[in-house]
Amino acid sequence: MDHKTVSLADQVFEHLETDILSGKYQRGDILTENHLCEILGVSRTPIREALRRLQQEHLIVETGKGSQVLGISEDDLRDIYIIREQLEGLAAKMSAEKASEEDINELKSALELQEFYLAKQNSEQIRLMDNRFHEILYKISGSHVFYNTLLPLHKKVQKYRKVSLQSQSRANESVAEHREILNAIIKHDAAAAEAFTAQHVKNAYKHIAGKD
Amino acid sequence: MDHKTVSLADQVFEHLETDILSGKYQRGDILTENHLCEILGVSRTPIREALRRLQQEHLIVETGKGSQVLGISEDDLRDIYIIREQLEGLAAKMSAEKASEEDINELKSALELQEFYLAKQNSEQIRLMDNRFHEILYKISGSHVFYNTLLPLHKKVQKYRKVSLQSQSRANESVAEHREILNAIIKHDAAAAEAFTAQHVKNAYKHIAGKD
DNA sequence: CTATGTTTTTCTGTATACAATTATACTCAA
DNA sequence: TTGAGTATAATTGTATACAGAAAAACATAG
Repeated sequence: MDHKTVSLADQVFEHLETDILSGKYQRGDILTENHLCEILGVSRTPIREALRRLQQEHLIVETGKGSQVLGISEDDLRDIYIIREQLEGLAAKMSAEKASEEDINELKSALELQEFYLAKQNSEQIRLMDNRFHEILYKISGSHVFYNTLLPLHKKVQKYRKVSLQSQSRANESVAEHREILNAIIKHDAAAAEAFTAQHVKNAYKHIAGKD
Repeated sequence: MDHKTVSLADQVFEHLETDILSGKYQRGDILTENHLCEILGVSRTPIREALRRLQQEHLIVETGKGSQVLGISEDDLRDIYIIREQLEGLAAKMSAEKASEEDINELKSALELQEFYLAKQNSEQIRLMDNRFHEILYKISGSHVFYNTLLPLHKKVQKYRKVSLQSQSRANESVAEHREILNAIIKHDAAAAEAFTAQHVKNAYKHIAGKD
């Protein structure tokens, strides 16, 4: 389908972003350009461009002698969930009002895959399909601003969600909550979509923070 | 004080960011690297690094044949204010809880300058001091996440605020609202700071959107 | 005049060279 | 051994060269 060649700079960005957000590179680690050149096998130009993007995402800071990894602290995690509690319900409300037949099918497909991998107990795939569900939700809202605000925040909690979704019971609940959200959107019930989504974000944080 | 030399890439980024957010470059405009090299008098390397950062801020998109300026539409404006209405009050609440003597002095200084320029009817300087007030507020909250979320959103409404603050009456109200917020923070009255700030953002949008 | 095929130009993506700065290692005297 | 001073390494910032792709300009046949 999508045979558009991706530039090395884009590949490097995604690679490093994933490694930082997964926790492979940890807070305080120093990434030097030459080191990245060696392990990734490309010249400094695409490396530097990727670093400028990571910098703008606040995943690294320039120290003048290497890029220092910031990563996501538990304080960051708490604040991200505070913000998502405020915004994600609104995005779902907007999505419920606007969702087309096709949008709903996309959500349905993501949810069915979650249920499939839930049955297989494949928590890694559950997480990826869970990501897709949220991303589609942001997209359907029709707002670039909501999309561009929520997507990076959601990406940044991956390391913690990974652990949380290894709990069979939480994975179960999470998928069930998605089902409720989807049903509300199918009915174009904006208020229900908002309420279910806000509650879903709250529940996710409760489990991640170990407070339930 | 701050004689730290700023790289060309940083200068180019700030230059282009300002030009896009001020409306000098408009939605749809195409920026080619060579053209930017000529008008800014630097090589492609720092230009490209600046473009990667603008891309990450969603101010431009790569078309494969030049960078297309996105700018901020009126729909974006509405969504930005919806989000700020949700978040900015929370940031103020956090700031009221945490503000040190020095923090408060910083806010006070920014506010006094607003009042000074208000008397001089210098709307451009009022706007800049207004920006500073909000930025300090985000900073005092102590949350990188709130800071990094709110600051870019606030930057993106400059073009519209510029017009709004040319209204003497709105400039007056705005500065008065800041005064209320500051007083609440001085008293460490978190609930009042939250309420005044949320109302301030609402009022700002009402005026910008011409709905009052 | 128009359509088509070809050449030329433009533009990006990447690698590399070089300068400037800063950290590191090393040498030698006390 | 320690300390100062110096040479050396490492690292970033910037400019530039070159390849490849895409668009634009052009020319030619009908």
